[in-house]
Amino acid sequence: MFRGATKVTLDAKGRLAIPTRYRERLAARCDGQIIVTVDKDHCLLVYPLPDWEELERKLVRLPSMNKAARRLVRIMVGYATEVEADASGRILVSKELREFAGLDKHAVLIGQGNKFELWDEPTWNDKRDAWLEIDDDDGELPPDLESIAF
Amino acid sequence: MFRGATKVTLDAKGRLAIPTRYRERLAARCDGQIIVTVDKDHCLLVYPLPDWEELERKLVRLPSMNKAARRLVRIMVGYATEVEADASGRILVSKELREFAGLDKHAVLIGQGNKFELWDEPTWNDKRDAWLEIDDDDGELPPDLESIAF
DNA sequence: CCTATAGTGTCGAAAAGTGGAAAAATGTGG
DNA sequence: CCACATTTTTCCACTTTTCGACACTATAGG
Repeated sequence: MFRGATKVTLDAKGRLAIPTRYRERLAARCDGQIIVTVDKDHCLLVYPLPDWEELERKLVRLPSMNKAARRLVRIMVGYATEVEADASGRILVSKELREFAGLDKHAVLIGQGNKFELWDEPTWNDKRDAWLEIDDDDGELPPDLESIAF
Repeated sequence: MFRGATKVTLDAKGRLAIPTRYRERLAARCDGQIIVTVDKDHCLLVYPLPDWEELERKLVRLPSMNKAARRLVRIMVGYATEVEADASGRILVSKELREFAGLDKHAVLIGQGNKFELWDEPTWNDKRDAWLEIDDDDGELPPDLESIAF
């Protein structure tokens, strides 16, 4: 399980140093083989290769007649880029992916279980504050969520 | 599995350099023999020859009394063009195909499993953003999709 | 305060992309 | 049917980018 938020910087070439505390786990899980793709919310998703492949298998099995499913697969597989960590533990985030997520220098890497989310830092701060403002009592929460005690 | 998005440029003659990371896989699969055809969404589809032939066999077996099937076959087979990569890994996209997809200089090559999609870059950006804007909570999601955890 | 380790940037070699020129092929008109 | 013009294709050379290695800086821990 990957957890926690880390501020990271992208250098001029778009290279991102994976925080040290994740490296050993990542190496054990995927030997530095990583997939970076995009998310609907305009951030990037960083998967160990085996976890991505499992997700990809599910995605391509979705009914191809369904438009929502087709759109999702087209974009997620379409942007999924295989990268490998270099000798000093950095991965190269391609220009296409950086543009999609509006990444320049300052970014935030958010642990999310089997993957990471990578956000442009100002964008993340704004979205996070907006989400915290929303009063969920007005909306419809799934019953499973209501029953959880924090 | 072909994945990932790459910006590519077409030169004045309509030649397209296949990104290097795909070349080896492509050479192994089809020895540089490639079929380019058109898609309903006004992009081009790039298939390794064996994969195209498999699809073509399925297409021509479709019931010829069915109008939708006839239309599809007529267009897809009608535009299917065999091309071969030159010494520096470039394929020539014919004027007819470029016109169909509105391609000029800047294009995007999107990996989609056994094939690629080739889009005019501004068109791709617009369509992609439009697809992402759609809030799928309103629509009809297949049950399979709802159960997938990203 | 010093040392070790993570993080960041720079440099050079190699490869990939791009454009142009020459050669071949095709088409057209006399 | 031949000569010329135009298009197409192949080949080569130059430019740009990318990748890998290394070195320096900053930071944290002892």
